[in-house]
Amino acid sequence: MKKKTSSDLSQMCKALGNPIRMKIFEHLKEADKCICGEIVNILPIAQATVSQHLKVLKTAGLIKGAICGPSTCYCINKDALDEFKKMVKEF
Amino acid sequence: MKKKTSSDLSQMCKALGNPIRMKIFEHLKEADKCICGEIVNILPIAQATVSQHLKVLKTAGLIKGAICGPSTCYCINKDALDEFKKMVKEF
DNA sequence: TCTCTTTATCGTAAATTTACGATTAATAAC
DNA sequence: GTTATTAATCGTAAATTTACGATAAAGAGA
Repeated sequence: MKKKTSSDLSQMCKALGNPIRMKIFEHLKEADKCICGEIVNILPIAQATVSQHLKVLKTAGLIKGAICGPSTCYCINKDALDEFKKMVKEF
Repeated sequence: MKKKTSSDLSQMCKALGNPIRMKIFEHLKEADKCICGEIVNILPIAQATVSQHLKVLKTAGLIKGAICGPSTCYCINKDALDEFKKMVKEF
């Protein structure tokens, strides 16, 4: 894994700096893993928007998505979360 | 001090989720304290924009500003930083 | 007082983000 | 095959953010 920089930290912060994405991440953290549709159900926003937010979290490296039949199964990227915590700790 | 919520964490993340603001905060952390003009000098952006970013950091509670003669002296809010670290640790 | 310095705020343009419905793509079930 | 389900992507509108120059406000020093 590539060494993370202050810029990576900023990007992760930005991804979590949106209340909807924070909720998604927290749900994923508690649910261990779940499909996109489940997230759509617990949030008051459209499916397209949820997909967009998931993409942002994925691009930031914070979550992983695996195609699973017709649906996509998302889970947090534990390594990235640990790295995030480590960076903030040393911040 | 009021109990911080997941929403406060999101707001702090958002404030640090901009590379310029991240730089400002890091500078303030190392410099202990400095006036606005010094920050303007080390960044490639206009004074008005720096002032705007400082306001965002201040609103998020991450920094404090004290009027000091004709200038304003900024410093990090150590309590808020500690609280931020604590929240991320327990995240 | 007048002038200079410093920084906040105003007004605004451009870029980005957020949100949506519609559509597409891909699999599952029949 | 057809149909239903699920999620990504497209196109786009609205909101927000970021940036700037100009101006205002407030203190320092002559």
